[in-house]
Amino acid sequence: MTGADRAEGCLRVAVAAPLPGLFDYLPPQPLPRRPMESGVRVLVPFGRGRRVGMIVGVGVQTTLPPERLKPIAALLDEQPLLGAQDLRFLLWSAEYYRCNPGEALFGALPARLRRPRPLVQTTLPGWRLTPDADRLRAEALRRAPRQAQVLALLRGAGAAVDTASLRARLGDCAAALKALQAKGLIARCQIQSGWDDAAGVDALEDGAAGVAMEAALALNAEQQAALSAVEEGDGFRCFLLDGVTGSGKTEVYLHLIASTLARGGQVMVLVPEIGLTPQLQRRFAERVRVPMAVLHSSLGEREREIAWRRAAGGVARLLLGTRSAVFTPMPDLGLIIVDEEHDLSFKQQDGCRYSARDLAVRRGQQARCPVLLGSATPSLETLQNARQGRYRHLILSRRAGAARDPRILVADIRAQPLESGICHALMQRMHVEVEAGNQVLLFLNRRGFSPVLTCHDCGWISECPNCDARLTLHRAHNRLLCHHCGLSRPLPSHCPYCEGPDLRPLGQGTERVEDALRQSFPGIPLARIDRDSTRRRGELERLLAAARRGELPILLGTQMLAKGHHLPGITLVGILDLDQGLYGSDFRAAERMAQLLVQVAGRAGRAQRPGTVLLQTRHPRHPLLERLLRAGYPAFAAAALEERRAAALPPFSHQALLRADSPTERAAMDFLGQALELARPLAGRDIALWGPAPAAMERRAGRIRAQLLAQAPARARLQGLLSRWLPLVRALPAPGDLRWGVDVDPQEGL
DNA sequence: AGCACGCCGACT
DNA sequence: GTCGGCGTGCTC
Repeated sequence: MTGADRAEGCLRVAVAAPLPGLFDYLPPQPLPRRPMESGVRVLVPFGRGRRVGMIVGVGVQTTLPPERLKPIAALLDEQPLLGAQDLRFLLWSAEYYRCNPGEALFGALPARLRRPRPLVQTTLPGWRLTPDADRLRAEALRRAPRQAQVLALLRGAGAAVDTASLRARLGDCAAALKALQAKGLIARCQIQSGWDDAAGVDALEDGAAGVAMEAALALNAEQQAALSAVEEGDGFRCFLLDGVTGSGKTEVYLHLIASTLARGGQVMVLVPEIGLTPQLQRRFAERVRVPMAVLHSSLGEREREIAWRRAAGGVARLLLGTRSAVFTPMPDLGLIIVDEEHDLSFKQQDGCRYSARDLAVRRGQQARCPVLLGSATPSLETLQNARQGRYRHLILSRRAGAARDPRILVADIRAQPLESGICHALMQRMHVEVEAGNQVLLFLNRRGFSPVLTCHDCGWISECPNCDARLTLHRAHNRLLCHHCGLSRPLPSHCPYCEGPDLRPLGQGTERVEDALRQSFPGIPLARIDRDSTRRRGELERLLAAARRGELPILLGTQMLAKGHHLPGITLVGILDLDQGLYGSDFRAAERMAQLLVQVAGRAGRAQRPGTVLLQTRHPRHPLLERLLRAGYPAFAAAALEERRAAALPPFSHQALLRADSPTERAAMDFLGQALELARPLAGRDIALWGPAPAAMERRAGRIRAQLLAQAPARARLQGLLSRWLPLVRALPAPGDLRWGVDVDPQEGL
């Protein structure tokens, strides 16, 4: 190789490491026969060792002196894993959310491909018959029964059979295979193992086999109008499908999915949580018979890679996934749906803190396809986009079928005795409904037995030594647990402070309410649905299925129960405690509370039976609560938006949070103090800087957390500040145990 | 993230 | 006199 061979320029590589910037390399030596392409993984010398990287630029001009350039050690892929569009999208995301390009890029790949491994083997070694075998006389193998068996099996299969299957059916037949091969009757071959065939609906179809395809339901006028609005457009357009619970949003999705698939497009559907996937997956599989792929966090690495590649290769036409699925390459993307768009789970809360909902909109823009954001309780951000005409607002105001809106009753629990957190009125109604054979759902957003344990003698309370939080009593394990750092300690028998024996659980968690309900409703089947009771895989699905079959008259649960599950038999919803939401410090607390209340209330009366919601509160006159109950979510949201406008809060401004944590308060505050000084001269009059201030839970997992907020009137101003400011922050001296990061468009801790 | 280089206390 | 602590800075 001479220098002239390198004249084509350098290769720009993103490395799989949390490092800022991209790195330039010389082409590998010797030059590979195939031209090098972006999207191909490479192995590169890095520091002392080697790392996986991905080519993001070919023939680039480097600013580095030649002596520092090293050649790429090896190409890892035959074909690019990511196309030009995908790279553009991923690098744009990294820039917008201020994370490192390599981190963003490899974060989008299935974990297996972040390591220098080849793609999973998609073919299996096997055997096929040769033409000679057809001409073989019947009695030729009379004295070789094993060989005859093998030959018969291959003939019966009518196709090649992989070696593992042969062994499974005939036992060890290696000698027979060898003999047959020597006679020229069979030959080795490679067999497609099925990831790229049309058998995509896989596991689901086992149970559903033979079931006739579910017929498309007739749409009502509003649904039809929504459908036409999306279908008549061409190219990118963002829609807010704003439909009350039970108004048939999913039916609109299904029609749109079917028409997109019919036009040859791929469809991406994003959902907030795994809990929602099996139900939706089944519904999709019953309606559209196309290869489908599902991506969520509890998939194995191999499964994940196969699902990802089926979507990326254009084999799977419908992709259903949680937030990270927004990065999956889809060559024919023709529609993106984000269901429950208001849900916080779409925002990644560590590492690269992206919002999958916002990225979905960007992705649709790049792919020139419609994006549909669906919710019964749209986020104020999305509503404001709709008001400004940036998104088209499609409203489904009527509950489909005979379902009627639930009646909401408020129980003032200030002056009445509660029976394990349940007031008398609610208890009575529960008895009435259960005796009538109806279902009741109780909502309490607090798992465990009681949120705190106290000593009656000295007033000691169970606090976490690592966090600014109380230890929750979990009776099931007889332990005190910290829900924030995971600390777990045995339940003390005496007060650790005064040795007093009288320790009392204070307040209600789901476990305690469950105990109380079992006493009040002896013999009545009851399910508690929270993270503790559904830890086992498939348990949530099992409980929900039993609930749908009407086998569980009483359901008790946390947040998990609030989301999208269709439970037609429920006639009474009891909300035990929502008051934490009314006085949260976060400016979005009220919005979250309203969304939760409406979502939970939406569980009542979805079928023919009318539903009742009973809300227990100590603040029945709270203005936000009153407005929400009197005028509904749209009016609540309109008023909340006006408040945001007056206070210049998002969506009327844009925020970025610089977070830092360290074992000492001093280090975190000092670092942010210096960062603030760097920002001051860069921020014009229009950018406000707040802090540094302690975070909402200042001490967590033994670290002190603080933050600095930048707020700008426009996205571009904020991005402009970040691109000049963050390089300076990166250069600040900081102790090794200090961690810091940026959160663009933060959703929590404000 | 690793992993070096580089300046100050307890050991052969 | 050396071994080693982890503070700071670089990796094409």
